[in-house]
Order: sequence, then structure tokens, then C-alpha cells
Amino acid sequence: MLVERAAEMLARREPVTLRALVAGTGASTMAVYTHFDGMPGLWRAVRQEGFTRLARRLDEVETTDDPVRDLAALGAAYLTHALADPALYRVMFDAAADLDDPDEAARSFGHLVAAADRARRAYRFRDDADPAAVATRYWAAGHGLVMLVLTGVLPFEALTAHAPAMACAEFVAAGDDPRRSAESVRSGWAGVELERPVGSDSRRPGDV
Amino acid sequence: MLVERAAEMLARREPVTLRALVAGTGASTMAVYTHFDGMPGLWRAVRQEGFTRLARRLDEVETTDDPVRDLAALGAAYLTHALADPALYRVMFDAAADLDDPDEAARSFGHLVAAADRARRAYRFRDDADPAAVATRYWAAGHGLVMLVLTGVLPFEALTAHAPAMACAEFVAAGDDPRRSAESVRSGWAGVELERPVGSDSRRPGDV
DNA sequence: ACCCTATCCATAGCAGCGCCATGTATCGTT
DNA sequence: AACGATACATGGCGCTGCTATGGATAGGGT
Repeated sequence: MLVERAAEMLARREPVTLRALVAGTGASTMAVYTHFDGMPGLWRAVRQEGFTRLARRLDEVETTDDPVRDLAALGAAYLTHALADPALYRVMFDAAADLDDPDEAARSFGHLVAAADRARRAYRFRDDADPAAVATRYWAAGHGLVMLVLTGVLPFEALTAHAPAMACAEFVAAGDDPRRSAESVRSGWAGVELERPVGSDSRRPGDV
Repeated sequence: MLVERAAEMLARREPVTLRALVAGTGASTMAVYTHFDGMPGLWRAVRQEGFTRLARRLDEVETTDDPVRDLAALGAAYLTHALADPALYRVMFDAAADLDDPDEAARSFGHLVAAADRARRAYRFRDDADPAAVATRYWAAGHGLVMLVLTGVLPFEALTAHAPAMACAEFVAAGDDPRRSAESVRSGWAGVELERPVGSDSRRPGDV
């Protein structure tokens, strides 16, 4: 499939051009137009693929009786996804509002909202802590951190140095006890080993 | 100057191409090569211009005897800068690690570190709260939020809905009292009216 | 006053890009 | 078996960033 091939080229840091994409597949450039309605359509499909992979990864995070731990685990899975294919992650959020099926992205976000709501019902978060708001802030914080790392502004080590603390900050702000929060986050991150991306990403505007 | 012109075209959402850039200036395409060493060099200069404008904006934020308020005010100025020219902000962080003068970006960051350090010395933050770490987390959180808004993932209203709360979360995590923190943030945001960008940004990969 | 040198820029043309009009082949339907 | 629809290969268009070449201008040394 051309979308997978595009994702591979993205991961290999090859420029994803129309001709390079179809070369070797036996297909011609027209295939991109009949199936994706041109390059913008292909990029849209690639973004969709990125969100599909993310959803798959978040689906695998198991639900425990500690919802704050689950939130931390979801965050760790999210960062793992971003590091697994940094170029794909950047493409995902280059125009994340333009997807074929926005519901898939919403479904991933729903994992966060559900966990936040469970934390509220378990009296870890305040009763008036809006789960959607907590999820949004948690997500935005993680997105910002990982983006700064992927663009080379912050070093790779910044992820492990700051991600758990930032998660804790949001959870405590939502009402969780600081000590319990720290313990849950530690537990949610247990076994997660973030892997440094293969090469520093130094795209320029105009690159893919 | 070609850099200002590029920034204007960016703000007008015109595609910034080499020929369109020099058209009307009397200059020819070669000027970009003698002065900027090609388009990548021009983009680097545009990013630098973006960080210069940011630094100027942060310089104007006054220092008071409430360092947490100052942190909030710096954050508000940062978001104001991002909204003043969303396209420029996106270009800035497209390859923010590649600048002619990285010290300028560091100087802006230094404002945050200095304010965090003053908060620590004023016993608002814990004594072991590393000012650089606090500044980094605060920055990452704000960057993530504003990026999600600029890419159209979150609505404009998300800024005012979440930015102060996210700031508070970081400050409290650094040791500040929740009530005092909320009051300082409110004070730092006083008078700041974020303006919705002119049009929703719907770039695609390959666009500028 | 002269020329030599260095810098800058205008011209024109290159290869590559996304895109699409056209003609051909292949498939499923009746 | 004949038809209609869909998918694809070809070739070329206009655009992009880029650069080799040559002309113009200014500054300094003799």
C-alpha cells in the first residue's frame, strides 16, 4: 500500500515525492490521483495512518484499578508512539485537523478522558474536575514536550526528565494527592523505556 | 528587507516562493543566494526574525515583586506573540534548533529561568525546584497548547480556558501555594486579551 | 588617471516537483 | 460475447529552487 510505503520513506528520512513514492511499486504516478486525489490526499491518508497506529497503541494499554496510573501509562504509550516514528508524528500534527476520519483521533483522546473520569469517580481528582479539560491539558503538555524534543530544541533526555513531572503537575492540579500521584506515575511508567530516535531531525520548511 | 517581506507574506498566508519573494522588490532571485545562501538560509533568517520579535516582546514585560505573576505575564506575552503571526510561529519551531544566533532564543528562555529563580528565592517555589526545569516545563506546556490551537486541533477558546490552569499546575508543582498561584496568574494575565488569528490555519505538508 | 580586483546582481536555463489530459488495458456486469 | 466502468501508463505543462555565466559598479594601489 502506498500509505505504508510513504510512512516507511518518512521513517527512513527519504524525501517523499510523488515519483519516488511510486517508483519500484510498478505503479505510476496516476495511482496517487485515482486513490488519494493527489498528494494532499495522500498526506491526509498518512496522517490518518499515524492516528490509527496511535489508537492501536493506546488500545493495548491495560486498564487497572489505579486510573492515575493508567493516565501515566497512556502518556508513556503516547510518547513511545511519537518516538517510534518522529517524522510521522510531525506529519500527523502538521494539519491534524484535516483527517479522513476524525473519530479515530477522538477515540484516542477518549482514552484519556475516560481515565480522567475514572480518576474523578475514584475520588483521586476533584469532583468538579472536568475530565475533558484534564485530558486536554495533559495532552497539550505532552505534545509540547515531545515536539520540542523532536525538533531538536530540547535534548532527548528532556523527555524522561520532564514528562513524569509534568504529568504529576496536571494530576495534582486536578485534585490528586502529590505523593499518591507520584507513585501512580512511577507505576504507569514502569517498564517503559523510551528509545532515542535514530537520527536528529533537522527538517527545513519545504522539506517533507 | 527580504526577511520582513517573507514574514509579511507568511502573515498574509501567501506561498513564500523565491520568485514571488523578490518580485516587486527590484531585486532578482540571486539576491537570496548572495545574502542568505539560498532558501534554507532565508528560512533560517525568518526563524531568527521570529525569535527576535519574541525576545522584544518578552523584554517589555515588566518585572514586579511577584515573580509568579511575572511568569504568568511572560507566558501571556508568549501566547500573544504566537497569535500575532501564527504562520511565523510555526516556521520558528519547524526547525528551531537551526538558527543563526541561538543565543537570542536562549535569552528569551532566560527570562523564564530568571523569573523562576526569583520565585524560588522569594520562597514561592521549593528550594530544590530547579529554575531551568520549571521554565522548560512551563514553556513546553504552553508550546503544546498553542501549537494544538494553531493547527486547528483545539479551538481558539482553548487558550484562555487552559493556559492559566496549566501555568498554575506547573507553579504549584514547583512549590507555590495553589491559592496564591491562582491569584498571581490572574494578575499576570490581567489586561491581556488574546486575539483570534484572522483565519484558521489549514496548511498541508509541502506548503510553506 | 588608470587599471585591477572584488562584490553584487540580472539573465537564462537546468533538473526536479505536483499535476493532469489523453489513450489504453483490465475487470465485472448483463 | 459485448458493453460500461474503472484503473493505469505515457507525455507534457507550469511551477519550484538553484546556479553558470557575464555585466555593472565601486574601491584602492600605483
